[in-house]
Amino acid sequence: MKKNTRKIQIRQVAQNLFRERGYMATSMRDLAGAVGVEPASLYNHFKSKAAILQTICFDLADQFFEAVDGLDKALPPDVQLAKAIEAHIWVIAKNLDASGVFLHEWRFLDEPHLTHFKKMRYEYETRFERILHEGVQQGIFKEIDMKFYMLTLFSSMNWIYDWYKPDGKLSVNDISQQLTDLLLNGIKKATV
Amino acid sequence: MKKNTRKIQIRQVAQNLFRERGYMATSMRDLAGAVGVEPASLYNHFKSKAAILQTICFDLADQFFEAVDGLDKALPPDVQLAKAIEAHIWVIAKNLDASGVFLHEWRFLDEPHLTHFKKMRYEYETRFERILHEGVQQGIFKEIDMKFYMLTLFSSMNWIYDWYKPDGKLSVNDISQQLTDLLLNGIKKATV
DNA sequence: CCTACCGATCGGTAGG
DNA sequence: CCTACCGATCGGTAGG
Repeated sequence: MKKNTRKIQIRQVAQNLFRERGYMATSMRDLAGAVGVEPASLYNHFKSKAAILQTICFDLADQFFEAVDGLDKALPPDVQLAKAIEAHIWVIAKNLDASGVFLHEWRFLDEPHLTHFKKMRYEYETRFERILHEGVQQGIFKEIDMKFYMLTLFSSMNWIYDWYKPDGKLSVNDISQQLTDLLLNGIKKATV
Repeated sequence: MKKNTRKIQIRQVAQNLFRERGYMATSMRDLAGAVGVEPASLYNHFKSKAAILQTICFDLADQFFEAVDGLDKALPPDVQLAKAIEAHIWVIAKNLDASGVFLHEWRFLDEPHLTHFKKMRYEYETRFERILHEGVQQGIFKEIDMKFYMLTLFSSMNWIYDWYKPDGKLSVNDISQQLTDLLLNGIKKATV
C-alpha cells in the first residue's frame, strides 16, 4: 500500500515537472530530488522515464473519453455541444498539470505509443465533429468549414489549462458558458 | 557573404528541428548533421545553442510588432481588430517553423532573455486589448470578460501554425476572414 | 571549417 | 530504497 502511495506521488511530481520544464528537460535525477528519493529508486515504480509519460498521457485520455461518452446523444446539437465543451473543460480544470503534459509533451512518446495516442486523439475529436455535422444537417448551425471550426474549437478549449487558476474569479462553469456562448453565437444561425 | 548564407541556413534548419522535436531534444550534433557540417563549425556562426533560440524568438517578435504597428488606429474598432488578426496570421503563415518555436520553445530562453521575452509578449497583447477596450467604450462590442476573450483570441490565432499548409485549400485570407467572422459575431452587439 | 577532446550529465542497471 | 557504477551523449573549446 505504501508502495502505491509513492507511485502516485512520483506521478504527480512528474506531471508537474514535465509540464513546467518539459519532458526532455526533466531528468530522472530532477524527479528523484523533488520526490525525495535516490534516482535509482524511481525504477522500482516505473520501468523507465518513457513509462511515466505514457501513464500520464493515456490515463488522461481515458478521462476525456469517459467525460464525453456519458452525454445524451438525443439532445439538440447546440445543447450537446455545450455539454461536451463543459465536460472537456472540467477534465482539464481537474488535471491542470496532466493536461499540460497531454497537450505539449505527447510528441515525446515512443512507438508504438505515439501512433496509438494520435489515433485516440483523432477518435476523440470525431465525437465533437459528429455533433457539429448533426447541427449543420438539422439547419441549426451555419454551413461552416468543418476543419477550421474544429481546430478553433479545440485550440480555445485546450488553451485553458495554461491560465485557469482554481482560485481565480472565473469558475469552470463561467468559462465553459462564456466559451460556449462565444463559439455558438458565432456559428448559430440568427433566428430571424 | 558565404558565411552569412551558411548562418541563415543554420538558422532555418534549427527552426525546423526545434519546432519538430523541440529545443531540448535537438542536439547541436543533430543540427550539424542536418546542415552538413561538423558540430564544432556551428560555433563560428552562433556562440551557443541558446543564442540560436534567442535569434529565432526575438526576430519573430519584431515581425509581429511591425505587422501590427503599421495599422491605422483611427479606424472603427471592429475593422481594426479584423486587420490586426489578419496581420498576425500573416506573420505566422510566413514563418511556420519559427512560429512553432516562438510559441512553444520560448520557455527555454535563459535569463535575462526570458524576462525580456515575456515583457515583449505582454506589450504585444496589450495592442489587441486596447482595440477591444475601445470597441466596448464605443458600444460596438459586448461588455465581455476581457481576459477571457484575449486568451481565446490568441489561442485561436496562434494555433494556426500547427495546421496551416501553404498548399492547402484554405488561404491566409480565408482563415483570417473566417476567424474574424467567428470571433466578431460572437462579440458584436446585434444591431436590433 | 575540421580534428580532437573536455568535464558534466544523461537514462538505466547490478546487487544488496 | 540505497550505493555504486555503466556506456552514451551532451554543449562547448583549443588549436590549426
